[in-house]
Amino acid sequence: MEYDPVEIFKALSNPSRLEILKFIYSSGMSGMIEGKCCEKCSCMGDIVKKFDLAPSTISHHTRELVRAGLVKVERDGQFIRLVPNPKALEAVGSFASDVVQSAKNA
Amino acid sequence: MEYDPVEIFKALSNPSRLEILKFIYSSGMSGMIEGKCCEKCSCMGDIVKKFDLAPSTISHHTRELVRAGLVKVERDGQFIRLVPNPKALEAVGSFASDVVQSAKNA
DNA sequence: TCGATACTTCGAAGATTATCGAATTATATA
DNA sequence: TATATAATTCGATAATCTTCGAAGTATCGA
Repeated sequence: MEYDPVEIFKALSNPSRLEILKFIYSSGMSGMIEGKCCEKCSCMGDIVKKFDLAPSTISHHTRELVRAGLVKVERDGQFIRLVPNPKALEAVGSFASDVVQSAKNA
Repeated sequence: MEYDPVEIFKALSNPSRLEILKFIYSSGMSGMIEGKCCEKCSCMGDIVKKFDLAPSTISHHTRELVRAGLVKVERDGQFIRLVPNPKALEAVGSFASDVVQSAKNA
């Protein structure tokens, strides 16, 4: 899969969305802590609890993160778990260093 | 100077602005090629020529890039030269790898 | 099967952004 | 000094984004 820098940057350009992303990543690569969902993991409900935003707003923001490839979704019964996808952030790093290199090589 | 990730991502989140940034970087660390301005460098006029956008629009976009710290400005007579500031892009790389690490350490 | 919980979709309101052209400011040169 | 060139500021308009609440869909457990 290829990652579109503009889409990734767009997803990261909103403060709430960036905090949501950090929260999802801080729960670890499985998106879970202690095997529980909606108590201590990065399911929708956890994010709603953590941030002062309506569920529909959280849903919208997470969709943007998914669209950009920054996180993946896994259904776990009633719950939707958000899982980090580090490849997209690694692509950001590569993009940044490529641009810097283009300046140094010129 | 500290770089605000949100401001940087905002600046990078518009396709025109991202292309302008790449153009500025591709002109090298001095923002110049062959010592000429407004022929083969990254002065305002060069950017206006390169992209199909009004001068006022280019001016707006470059201001955003400057505000985010991604480029610096140098006056050269009549010309305003845009010069890469790699530190901001390096900050982007660090940010990305910190977030990834937070997932791997959790 | 029914009710509760988790999440999404839809439609709308308000804020922000992208873009332009016109007017303005800064600098260079005749 | 007057004119030309380079760039910015301003005001307007159209598009996009953020957010919400209400209504809808999916899944679980009784």
